[in-house]
Amino acid sequence: MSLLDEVERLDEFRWRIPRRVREGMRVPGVVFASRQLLEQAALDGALEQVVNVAYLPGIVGASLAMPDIHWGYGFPIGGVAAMDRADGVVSPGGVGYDISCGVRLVRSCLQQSEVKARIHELAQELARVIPKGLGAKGRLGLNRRELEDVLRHGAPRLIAGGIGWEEDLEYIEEQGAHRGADPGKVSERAFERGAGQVGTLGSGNHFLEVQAVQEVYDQEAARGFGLFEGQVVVMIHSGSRGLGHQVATDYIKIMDRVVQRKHISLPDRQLVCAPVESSEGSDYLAAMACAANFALCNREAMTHFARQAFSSVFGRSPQELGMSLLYDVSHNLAKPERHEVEGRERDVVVHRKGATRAFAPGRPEVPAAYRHLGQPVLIPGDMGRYSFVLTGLESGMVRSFGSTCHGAGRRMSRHQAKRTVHGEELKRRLQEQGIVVMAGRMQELSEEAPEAYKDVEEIVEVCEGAGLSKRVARLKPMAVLKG
DNA sequence: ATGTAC
Repeated sequence: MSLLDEVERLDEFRWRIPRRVREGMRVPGVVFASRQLLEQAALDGALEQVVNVAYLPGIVGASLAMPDIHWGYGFPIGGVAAMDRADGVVSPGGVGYDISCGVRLVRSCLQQSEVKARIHELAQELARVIPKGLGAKGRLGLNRRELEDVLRHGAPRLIAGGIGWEEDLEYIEEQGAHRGADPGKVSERAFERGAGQVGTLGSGNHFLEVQAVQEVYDQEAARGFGLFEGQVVVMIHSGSRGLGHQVATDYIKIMDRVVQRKHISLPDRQLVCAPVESSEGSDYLAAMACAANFALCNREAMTHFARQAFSSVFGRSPQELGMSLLYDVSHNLAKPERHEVEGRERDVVVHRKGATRAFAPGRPEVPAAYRHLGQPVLIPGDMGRYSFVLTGLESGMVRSFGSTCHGAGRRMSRHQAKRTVHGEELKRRLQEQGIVVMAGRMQELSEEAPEAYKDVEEIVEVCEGAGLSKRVARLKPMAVLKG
């Protein structure tokens, strides 16, 4: 019998995989999805991965999956799992290779019509100052000592050196600095790969877009977030580049040995983990925090260059252009948090892999200016359609440890997209729709074609229906920078 | 996602 046949429908957008389907599950699985999205998740093996995660020591509540779930390394992408801090494990596969990949949104006071007239020039200038693509080198040229400082102290250190604004910090998750970051736990190889990559976009689904606010769903929240229809904003989606990738690689190897030594039984070797309280577990969290700080600095540095690009094109200072940071949030992290589980407060490590923190109104982690509205959630879509700004909800705190989706999710493999979509033709097609594309390689562009992705609005609607997050605004691309 | 294997 297929796993899909054993899934129980809780309501229109929530499905449970009961513990009894596989011996050894410590908690049930819960998937937030429409029936159609659930069936897609079953096809690529991601549902099996939800089940596998439920075996992990110390997992509490349920092994969760968001509507954009798909197959990933060990854990599904779109998975959320909370492990007890005292007797649970931390797993690098539950974070993913791109540690602290995330999204930020920068406002402007410019109108769509003003920017449209200069969009080619703006896109060219952005592409000139922001390196993109695999192996791209940045313009900052941090030395070993400076990189170490950045890993330990995060965005405040970069800002102290004149890159970024002091006021940005309030609007970055963890105020721009992840606690417990220890560069001593990061390998020399990771240092080597990360050196020179601060301020670079990367490749794949990473992008920088100039967007316009196309539709507002919640006027009060949009006003509170400083958004209005027709406004031009900048969205940056990027991660920790080679440094985070190396940290993940290093600790997967280290934990593979831990699992063997401690005889931890796992349904999939890719779920390698170590007790949160063990030296390997805490070392990983300390190195992960460094990679997360790197990712925050990377996005902060690109924001700095984007502000300069706007300034040189529009002949006004970034301050005059109102280029303040709305928010920066990651969708690949494991974080120590306190949550109510089955009526009891528990200290847990919440693994979010392709899932975004979406805290409810009133939570102290939400910036004071937004606290009555809930945490801003930034959901990137595909380059031809739209992206979303959402806000966290109280119901999501209990149902998903304050988490929601992270994006559209593929409907075509890279290979399939490459075969069916012609890069140059796609670029022309987008250009006709008023979207300027600056792409490093045409092959990459076809892999990222809009038709290769699901409609992100469908994903976001499920999250709203499941009570995890609520729509605030929809953003339409005007110019796209792609690796 | 990623100096797409050491």
